[in-house]
Amino acid sequence: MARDDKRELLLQATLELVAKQGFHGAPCAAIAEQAGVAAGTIYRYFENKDVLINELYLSLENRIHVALLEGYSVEMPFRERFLHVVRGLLKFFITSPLEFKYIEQFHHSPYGVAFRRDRMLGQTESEGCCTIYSELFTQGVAQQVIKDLPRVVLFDLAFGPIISVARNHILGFIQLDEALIEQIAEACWDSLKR
Amino acid sequence: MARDDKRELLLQATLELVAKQGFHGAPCAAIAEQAGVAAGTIYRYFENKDVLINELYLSLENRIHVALLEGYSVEMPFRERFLHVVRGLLKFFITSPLEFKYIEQFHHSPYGVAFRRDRMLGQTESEGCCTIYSELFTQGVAQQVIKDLPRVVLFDLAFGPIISVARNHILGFIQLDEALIEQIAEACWDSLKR
DNA sequence: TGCAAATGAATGAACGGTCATTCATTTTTG
DNA sequence: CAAAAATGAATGACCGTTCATTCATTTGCA
Repeated sequence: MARDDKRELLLQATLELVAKQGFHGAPCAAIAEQAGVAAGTIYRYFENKDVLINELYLSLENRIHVALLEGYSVEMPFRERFLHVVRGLLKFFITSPLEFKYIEQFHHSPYGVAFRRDRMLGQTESEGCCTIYSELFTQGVAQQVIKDLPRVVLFDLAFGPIISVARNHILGFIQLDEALIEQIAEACWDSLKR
Repeated sequence: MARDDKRELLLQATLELVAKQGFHGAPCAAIAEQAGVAAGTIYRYFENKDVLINELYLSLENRIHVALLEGYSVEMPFRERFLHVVRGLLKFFITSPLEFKYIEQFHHSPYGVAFRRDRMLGQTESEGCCTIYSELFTQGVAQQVIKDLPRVVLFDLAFGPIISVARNHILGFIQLDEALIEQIAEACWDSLKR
């Protein structure tokens, strides 16, 4: 088996266990078993468990970024770009429930706290991935098409409902389809537009 | 020291430790120390740690419920009742950062998962505490003043941003004041209203 | 080509540390 | 002084990580 395969197997095993059972349900022994590998083997591919957890998170962030960029152009009218991002996020989440759950677990764990602290310290300005959103909202405020609220609040108004709706879909409390996604995206827009 | 005092001390210690450091940072030994008590004493007041954690959560849910009921009346116009609840929640959260953080930690931990599962099984209809919201949204849809979306989606649109904004206030990324709270409540209303 | 030596990936038992919980003992209370 | 409350050392379960050992594969040599 090629080196990268086993590495990928370990990442996938971690994704599944953490998504389905949380970090408490994903000890190294279980991750190794799920990957069909011995516990010690983890340490041939990752310096330690923290590194494994964090690398998986980073790769998921990147996959989202790539997905959102598809069909996105700074030439599009503002409202369209906003709706594109909202729809894109929702669709990514509901078609990738394990990834969504992993990200949520990560954010609310000590890993997420440490990660945010480190990113805070290490950010020398635009961090590549968050640029889309920042740029979008800054333009919207400047063009007076959305409410003049602090950037962070605009973020919360737009993405708070998205996360919440995605979670409830994944937990089976609602069934999102194209039509409902469109209505939700429009509702998010309503809360932002002037 | 009266019996209830020591019990209260343990609940308060748990609140503080979990809020500030998460469940990982709140082992029984630390909770006992913070409460000025020996580890074994915990088990004179709570059957085990799970019970302590869950009872604390229930008491916080109840405090929120009581706070929201203050100044609330089913006689008020629909929009006013909605804004009352949104403002009330936001104000409760930002004046009770420890309580907010505890609730978030709880929701995203194995405790929260088990709790929701148990509540699902045990609910014989309206569970007292959630009645306000359910009733509110059902009426709003019936009176055609808010969008005709699934109840759960309305919940998400209204409360997703609230949680998100409260978190960012407590983490110090924004400073909420009366004016900003009002603007946010209005924005939530915009996303719901027809 | 055929054989021996070297390599390094994989293993999993073992280790040190942390945790929730127990219980024999001590302290407080009425 | 008897009963209740509080103590904290001891216990066993579980965790992440290490490392001596195994063994399939590759390399070096005649």
